[in-house]
Amino acid sequence: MGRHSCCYKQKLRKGLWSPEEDEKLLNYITNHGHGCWSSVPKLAGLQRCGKSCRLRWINYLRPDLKRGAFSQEEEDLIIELHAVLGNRWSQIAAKLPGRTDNEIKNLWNSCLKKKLRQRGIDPNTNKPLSEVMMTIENDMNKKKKKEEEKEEEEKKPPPPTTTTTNTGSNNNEATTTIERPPPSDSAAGGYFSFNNYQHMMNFGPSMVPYFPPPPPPPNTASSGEVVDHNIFQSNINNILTWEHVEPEHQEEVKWCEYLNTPFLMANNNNNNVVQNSSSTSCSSSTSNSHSVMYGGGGGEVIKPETSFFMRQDSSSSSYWNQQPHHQLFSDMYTKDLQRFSLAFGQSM
DNA sequence: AATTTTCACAACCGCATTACC
DNA sequence: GGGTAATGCGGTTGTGAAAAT
Repeated sequence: MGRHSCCYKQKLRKGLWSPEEDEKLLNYITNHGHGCWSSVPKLAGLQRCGKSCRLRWINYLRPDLKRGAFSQEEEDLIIELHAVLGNRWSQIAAKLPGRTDNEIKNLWNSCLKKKLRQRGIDPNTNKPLSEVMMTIENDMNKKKKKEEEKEEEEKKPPPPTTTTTNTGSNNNEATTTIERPPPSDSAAGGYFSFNNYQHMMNFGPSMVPYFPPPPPPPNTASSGEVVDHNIFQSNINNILTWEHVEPEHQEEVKWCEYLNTPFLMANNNNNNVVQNSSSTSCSSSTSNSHSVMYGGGGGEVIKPETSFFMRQDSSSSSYWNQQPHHQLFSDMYTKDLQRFSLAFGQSM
């Protein structure tokens, strides 16, 4: 148990391996074998931890590695094996001589998942996407029914309102109360209650089955400031986040990945940045280049004038671009609805 | 041409398991 | 049997090149 002891040592190099380092490691292992990995870096004259040396050898320097692109036969075999073994990459790699588990995992996350989806197959279950969606809907309906029964038993009146209080710096802002409309299965009244879309937007099935109407183009003053505060307020307040999703629902919420639209809120004031783990998996292993977040300052209520849109810049990945919320919110929202329509054939 | 976005893949991290004392 | 080191594994992140805008 515990971590590798060498990991605690200071001044060890990290990051990409230089050709010189590769040569040292290759020479050492060729001449002496690796033996105990924790002693390899010292004996080979490397400022690396043993774990890093092992990984470099296994994934890159080993002489029996096959180089180049995967053949169609290899891809087909991986898909077949994955259907049986799941994410047991090392076991899959054992069936493909010269290929590493890391290589196969990367191929799966960057290419094969996408290919399967294009063929209408869910890469996680290997079932047709339509079938999986039916299952999710059924589960959600069951859950919803169960909760309704429970609620009735407890004779607990459903919460008719959501009250949010602005505790932020803008003390002129009054307490805002938003009336929540009753659940509906139609889009009547401008409210979308389609269950799956709740998932797309990081709602769980037990969340209030309500979705606010898409915002109209922001009314902007000549200064460019959003003046239609209330519309934004109601929309923003009713988007819940990953942290609100109960653990048993999180798997379902991963349907986000099919639309590649993590759509999250963050409250800057609490430093409570929410990141959807599914968003990273959906963008394969390619960092968080697709991640978008909404952030805001000013306390409990995220106000348009103090909110900002953040998009991680994948090329430098160390900072977030921040742009005024109102410039992008409406556009993003509309795009999500369009993607949803395409995915589910629902007219929005 | 410059900038941004996407993509592939190398490498790291943390946890689980195994080996050893 | 318990503690610790070593190893293995899978998920995640970082990096740089290519493609798109």
